[in-house]
Amino acid sequence: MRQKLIELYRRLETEHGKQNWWPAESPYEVMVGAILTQNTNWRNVEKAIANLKSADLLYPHMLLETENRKLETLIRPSGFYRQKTERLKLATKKWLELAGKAHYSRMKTELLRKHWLSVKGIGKETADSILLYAFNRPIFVIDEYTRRFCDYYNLFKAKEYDEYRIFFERILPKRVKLYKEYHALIVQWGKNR
DNA sequence: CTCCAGGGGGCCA
DNA sequence: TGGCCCCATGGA
Repeated sequence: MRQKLIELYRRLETEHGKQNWWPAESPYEVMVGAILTQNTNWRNVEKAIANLKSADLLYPHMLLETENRKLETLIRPSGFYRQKTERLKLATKKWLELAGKAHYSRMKTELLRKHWLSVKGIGKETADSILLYAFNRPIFVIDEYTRRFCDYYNLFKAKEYDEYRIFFERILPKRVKLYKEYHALIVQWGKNR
């Protein structure tokens, strides 16, 4: 199975090339993007992020000090703008809480994951995206494309999110760059199908 | 016009 | 747990 997964990876890489996810200038921008992209086309997220950058608000403290109505206007293109304004602020508070902890960068990945999952508005997929792409933790991100991918190539069948995640993490070498590219390639595969 | 995108929470049986 | 609804914009 390991060879099969690696073979599929190489095939996707040959077909689609390097994806270089996540397109962001900072880890915090990754976190913001992870929330804004919930059930939303990435093109719309880019518009929202560009608006936040233009307003010089893509920093934890700056964002927290901004009125909700102003944030809502800026992120409007990404949809669900009222919910997402609330979620951005809650996630940013968690961001600062973690940053304030001594040696938080050495915190075990499972503990870090629990921290993010405790934030209202952050589910498993969003938490794992943040862990992998902002914190560089070896967590394999699962989404609907990944489930279809597993089904299409008869790799694995399950119901729970974590069953899929653990399937990939147990079989693939624990390499962050591999996890990042593989997830991005699966998404690309899903879009082009 | 309909459908869906790099989801998640709340409610109800 | 499983199903359904809501959130909202913009592109195809």
